[in-house]
Amino acid sequence: MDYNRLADLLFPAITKTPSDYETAYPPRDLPKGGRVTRLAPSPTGFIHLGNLYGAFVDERLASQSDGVFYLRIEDTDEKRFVEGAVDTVIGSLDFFGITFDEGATKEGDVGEYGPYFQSSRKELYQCFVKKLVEKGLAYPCFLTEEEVAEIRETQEANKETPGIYGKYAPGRDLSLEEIQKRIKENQGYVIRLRSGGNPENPEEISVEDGIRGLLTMPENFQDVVILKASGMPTYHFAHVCDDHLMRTTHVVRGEEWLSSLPIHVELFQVLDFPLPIYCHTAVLMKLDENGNRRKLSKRKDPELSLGFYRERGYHPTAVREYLLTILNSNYEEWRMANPDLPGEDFPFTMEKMSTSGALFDLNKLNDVSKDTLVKIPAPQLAFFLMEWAKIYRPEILPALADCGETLFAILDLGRVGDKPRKDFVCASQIFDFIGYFFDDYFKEEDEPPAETPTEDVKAILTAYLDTYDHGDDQSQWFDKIRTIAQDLGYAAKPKDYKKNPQDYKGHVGHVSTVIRLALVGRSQSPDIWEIQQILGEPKVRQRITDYIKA
RNA sequence: GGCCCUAUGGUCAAGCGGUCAAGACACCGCCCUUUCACGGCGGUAACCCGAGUUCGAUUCUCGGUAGGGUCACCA
Repeated sequence: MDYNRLADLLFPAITKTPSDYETAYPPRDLPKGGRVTRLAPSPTGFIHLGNLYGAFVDERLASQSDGVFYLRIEDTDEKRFVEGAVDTVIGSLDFFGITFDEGATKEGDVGEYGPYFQSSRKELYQCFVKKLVEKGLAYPCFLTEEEVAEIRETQEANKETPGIYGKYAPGRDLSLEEIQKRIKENQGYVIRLRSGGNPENPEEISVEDGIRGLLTMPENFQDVVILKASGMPTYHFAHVCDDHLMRTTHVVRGEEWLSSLPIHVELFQVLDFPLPIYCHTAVLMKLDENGNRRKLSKRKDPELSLGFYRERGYHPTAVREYLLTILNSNYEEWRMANPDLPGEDFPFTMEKMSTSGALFDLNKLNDVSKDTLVKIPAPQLAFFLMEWAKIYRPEILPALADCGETLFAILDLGRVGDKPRKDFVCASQIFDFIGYFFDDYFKEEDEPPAETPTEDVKAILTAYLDTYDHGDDQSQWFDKIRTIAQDLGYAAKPKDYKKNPQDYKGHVGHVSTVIRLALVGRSQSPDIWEIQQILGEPKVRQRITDYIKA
């Protein structure tokens, strides 16, 4: 077989050679140790928490080493294209603080190693396929879908490994004439790799994974498709060409790719490209109804979608912090030692990455989020809240805007000092939490305590209203409440009540709970006196009066 | 089913031949306290099973078991 003639027959239009591309995309000029990573999503535009997780690793690796992190769009499957996807991808990543140094953007390609859309690289892939054909390492295969299915059935019946390989690869033995004839008849075909692997007794190959250490698996022996009938490459082939020519040093991807690693290893080999360092991350898991772990699925698990966090109003920094804690086991320790340093200062290492799938833990995210939000100054938090409301709760925007700067005071209630409250988790919850400051959202949620019957409730509030002086300082104010409590038969100090419960109806805590209820509608809140200062005297009197009536 | 990955408390996890097996979240109790929150103190709770190597295995090897992934002209 004259492979050169076959190559020309198959790719008459390809005139460039691999070395042309090698010259066009020379090794990058980077500081020593500079890492080149990439995110390579398909253009469905759907970016989920798992993608974000991986993108963090990419971004950290590149940015910590003064390397390059770029975005490549894997759009070799025409069916997967979604309009505006690139925008969406960049936008959602940007929201969480992930930016690219290079690659696809809404305005087009930025960088010297493009194009960054695989659909624009067709000729390049074909050039390398042609090279393989010339070397007898790839061949056209005319098998129809049905024929492939038949082969598979036979193999399954014989309990053999399914696939096109060895004796099950009729395309391997086609003569040039036969191929010419079929092409003339317009028979569709794909190009397959002529694998050098031994189907009978595959050799072991070993790859050093950046996260998992030494990986051992059987070599590939499948004649995988490298060029589809459309002339587009498959993922496997595009990955190998692109990551080589774009000079990627670290390929970070989910562990679901582990099983196709042997294919990629062989492809790198036959193409004569050096192998990048593969870093296979663990998949994010979730507990299902039966208590089993399972991969988070985008259909069933809303928390996988990045939109979930944005809708609820989780702060991007909080999500970053959470991701960092599950990404590197020593992050929490570092964070405790360095509470005020930006997360970027943390020395991220692949070695500290977990190899087993972490269960997504909303509890933990909430906790991390509380710690994160408590460090954000009120003006910034207010801005964040407004920005969130603009998109997800526009109806509350006027109320928020009316506050002006008192919103800062509201947000800082009990949040200042060395033992700040950590009430805030996410924007939606913040608004619920502070809702009582807004008449339209003030609602009575809790009932008075059992210690205070209705007539006492009225008595307490009437007395409160009578003695109320907005100018009282905190201790004057509370002394008055003590007096009211005592007058009505409640203990002035909870301890007295605990010692002799039979002597009292309850204690001052129960009395102040009634006041709290009238003011904020809930039995739990930050300091009432401070709340009153923000509410202002008219509103305080109004709410107490209303409660007495009701 | 083949191949591969994984296996320490409910969850995330330190550990890398000898530890009373860290820590964080959650949970429970106590303290602080006018409620809650914050904070402090304390508590419940774990090395999947079986061989082997070894004076000694959570740690190394093998075999099970369990969970996960993957077996496309999708990525």
